[in-house]
Amino acid sequence: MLDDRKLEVLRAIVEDFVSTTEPVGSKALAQRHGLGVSPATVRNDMAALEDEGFITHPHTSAGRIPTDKGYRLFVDKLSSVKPLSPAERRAIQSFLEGAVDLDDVVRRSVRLLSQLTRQVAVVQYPSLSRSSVRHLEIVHLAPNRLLLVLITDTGRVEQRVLELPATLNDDEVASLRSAFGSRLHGARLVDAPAALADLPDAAPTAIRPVLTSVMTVVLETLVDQPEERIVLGGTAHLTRHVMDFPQTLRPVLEALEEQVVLLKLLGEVNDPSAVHVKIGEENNVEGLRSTSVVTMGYGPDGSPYGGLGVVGPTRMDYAGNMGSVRAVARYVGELLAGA
Amino acid sequence: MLDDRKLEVLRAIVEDFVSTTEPVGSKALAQRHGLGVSPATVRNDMAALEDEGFITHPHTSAGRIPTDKGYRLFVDKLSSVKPLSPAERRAIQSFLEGAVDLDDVVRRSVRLLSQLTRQVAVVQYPSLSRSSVRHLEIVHLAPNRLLLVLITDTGRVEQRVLELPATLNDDEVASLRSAFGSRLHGARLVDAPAALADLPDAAPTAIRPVLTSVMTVVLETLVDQPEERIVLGGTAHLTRHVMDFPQTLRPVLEALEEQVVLLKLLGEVNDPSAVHVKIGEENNVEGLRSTSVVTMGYGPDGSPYGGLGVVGPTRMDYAGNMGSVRAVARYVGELLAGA
DNA sequence: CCTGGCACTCCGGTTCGACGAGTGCCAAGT
DNA sequence: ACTTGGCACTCGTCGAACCGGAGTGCCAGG
Repeated sequence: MLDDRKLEVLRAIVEDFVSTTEPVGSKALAQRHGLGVSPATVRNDMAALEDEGFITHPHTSAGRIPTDKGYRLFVDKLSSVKPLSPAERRAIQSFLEGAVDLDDVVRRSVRLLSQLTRQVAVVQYPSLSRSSVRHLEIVHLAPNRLLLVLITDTGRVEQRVLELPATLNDDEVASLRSAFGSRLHGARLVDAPAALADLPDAAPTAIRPVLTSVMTVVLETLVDQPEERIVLGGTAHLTRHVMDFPQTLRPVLEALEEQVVLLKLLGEVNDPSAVHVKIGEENNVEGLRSTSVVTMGYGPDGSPYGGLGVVGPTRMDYAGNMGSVRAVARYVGELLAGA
Repeated sequence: MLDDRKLEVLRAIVEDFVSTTEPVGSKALAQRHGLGVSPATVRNDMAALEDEGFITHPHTSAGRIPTDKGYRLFVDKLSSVKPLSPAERRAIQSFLEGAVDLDDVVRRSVRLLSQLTRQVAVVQYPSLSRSSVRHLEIVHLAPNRLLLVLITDTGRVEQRVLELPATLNDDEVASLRSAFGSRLHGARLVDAPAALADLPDAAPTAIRPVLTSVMTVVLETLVDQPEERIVLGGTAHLTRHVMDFPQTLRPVLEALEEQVVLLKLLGEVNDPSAVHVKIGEENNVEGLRSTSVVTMGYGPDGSPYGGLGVVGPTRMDYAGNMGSVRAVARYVGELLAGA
């Protein structure tokens, strides 16, 4: 079906279309890329590619443009992730190393990604559920009020205020603190339920009821409904494509404002071992059907901290964007592992 | 110069143009609004208004559109803030009261404002410098590492990790905690330097050096460079005006991504006693010269917690947007005061 | 000071035709 | 069997010409 030359033609079409935004015709294609065949031959190949659904016609007498399926083949078979130049790597590294805390790391990553790729960038904070406890502090705000402060190994700090069913004195809070602290220190949050399982039995009967209630709240807020946070940047880049699809800009912006949508985007595939690409209709997120999403997890293989990536038109520089996403994800992963 | 009828004509022009987006001519105007005069008379008035710079011509044979100066006059003299309907007030109230914590209040406010006005909404977190201390906790993370947790009266929680020049034991940290706690509890952050002034002298000489260093850091991070946070929402609404000014959309989005710009916007006038409007060129923020900004402070008169508002095209429904901004600002202010 | 009349301007939409890029197909060549 | 040049055909784009209409400015008369 698809011999080497046809694939070569597809690659040429994708590359030309991505860089010029204009449907590419047989003639221009045959001479610009040294295919060594005549336009007529190229046309035949194009007809075949179109039969297979890899390219299409805007209208009868215009050039060809790739379909989602065409882009898919392109990223899978015809292109390789483009490594960044040493200069770019250095720039990334020095820019990220200037960060003073986790918030800063995330902010800088977003900015970096959006500038590097000239697309909208998305960065997820290290997921709570996959982090482990560096420190858990219980502060006695008022007789019946506790403040819980959790610091994770990735530097994320979360706090919750708990209203208690009964009042406690400072000693009781101190014993709560040490009970929780000793059991959770160093533990991964997903393991928290197990780590705390023996707690009610081990505690003095006096504070047992309040302890279990605190425990319930702790587990609920930190494990069952961990708050995911996502930061977005570079939305201004979308305006570059406003000419292409004025009617789709709005739904895209709307989708990008929904935390849930973004989470879904990054959550589906945040495997740090490879960069993932969702093309056009492959996105099962309403509103992003006309875009492509390049994502990657960051952090240790097997248990990533979180995900990051970029969102742009299906007509994007896949090789370059994949390279940028991969590079940033790796640096962020290393940075947080070392923190 | 400007008799009542001319002002009436200006009002009619603004109202028509805002609702139709199209330059408004003398004929349509004379009959649609019951002015009781002929189109020719209206034309004379228009010529006068144009001489004064309140309206202008896109080109010779089109209707008139208001200038920034025209909108300014309209806002100042010709319109009054439109109060919300009882139903809207109830909706706002119940929506905001569902919030569980400060983050939630802010998120809901943004969403509310952008839906109410169909514009981009901006909400500033309660400014640290104007808040007072509900609780300050010092946690001993490691021998030479402290975690500072500040909870303000508005429910904002901020934390910083401090690296110490020397190591401390738990007792010393406890004395730090009580020294800071007793002096700062209930104090406004701006008064913190005064409240802490006597601290070095009162402390035991042993920990005096480390105490002053902690104090310096505390004051620096909480008072000198308080971190302001701002949340943005409803950017999708900008796309409605993409037809009007495709070339200005990009700078607007870029400006809105800059925290500094937004702060400037909200910081300039966040007086909770009245709603403020900046029209077009009045904005000394590059990139927002083609927009209007409606803002108001929230919180007690004289010492507002922060500011909020909306950003939209100069051609906006000023009366309605001012009403919405005012209503939301008041509810948020009350809500946080009661918290 | 208002009003109707009138000439003038100029935008916006439409029509028309030429142009050109691009295609599909076919017959001939290798 | 594949490639190639040729050729007719399609169709969108661009520019010119054109027209209608909305709107203006001005003036002379009430």
